[in-house]
Amino acid sequence: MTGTHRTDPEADALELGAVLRALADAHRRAVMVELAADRGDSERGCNSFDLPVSKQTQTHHFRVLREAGLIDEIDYGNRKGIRLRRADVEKRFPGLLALLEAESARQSGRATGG
Amino acid sequence: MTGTHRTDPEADALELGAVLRALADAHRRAVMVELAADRGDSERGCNSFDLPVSKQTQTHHFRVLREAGLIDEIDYGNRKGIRLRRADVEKRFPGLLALLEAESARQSGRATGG
DNA sequence: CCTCAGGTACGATGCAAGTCATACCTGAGA
DNA sequence: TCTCAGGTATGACTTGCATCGTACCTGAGG
Repeated sequence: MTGTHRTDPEADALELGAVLRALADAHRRAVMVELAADRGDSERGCNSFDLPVSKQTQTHHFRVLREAGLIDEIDYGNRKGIRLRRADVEKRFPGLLALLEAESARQSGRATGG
Repeated sequence: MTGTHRTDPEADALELGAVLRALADAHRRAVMVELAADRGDSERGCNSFDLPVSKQTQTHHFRVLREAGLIDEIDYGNRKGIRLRRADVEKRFPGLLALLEAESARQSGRATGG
């Protein structure tokens, strides 16, 4: 079973406004920071992010990220997979993922470096 | 008269969340796109952006941009000046202004290229 | 069939934020 | 002094959005 890949806007059709609105929320940004930091772009489970919100709210957040064009959602019927659209995002907004990746490093640095 | 430069957060203290929230609004983003596109970083007047909102709302938006650390506000008492904090923003979020500049080019392209 | 876990759809709620009206301040110029 | 234009402070209104409760769907396993 490969699952049904669900991708909303084409690579060129990504809108900066929608992307920035999506990234304005701390929970969604946390998801994107994790995804950007994983250079392997492995598929992630929805509950692998430990978001401190209900599953309905998680559905909402992942939907916003997908509609902004930042992630793919792979539907297995029972389960769901999340994958970063690294190539498309990098093509349309070069440097954006680097900013998120830098934020990941900064968070790690704070945790250990005081 | 040099005016009173008002700068809120230090360069290293800029928060990604505040910046993205500031850029999430279309009006504020329009201002930042214009500022990023002007490589001369000339000082701008507040009403040089033709924002379709009242002056009170403009005061609000410029305040948000300043508190996010994206611009300086120069107070002449009577008048006010706006200037992009290009060096600080570029240091803390390298590539961010390039994204906004690209958006400016894209808008121009749409206007002429159909 | 059933149960169970993960996910979605719809509706309601509460808070944050954009917007404007009123009133007031500031400096330039008559 | 007065007038005028630009800007700010406060309060009220309205919209947007994050959140959750209820109900329902889906596939796995008993």
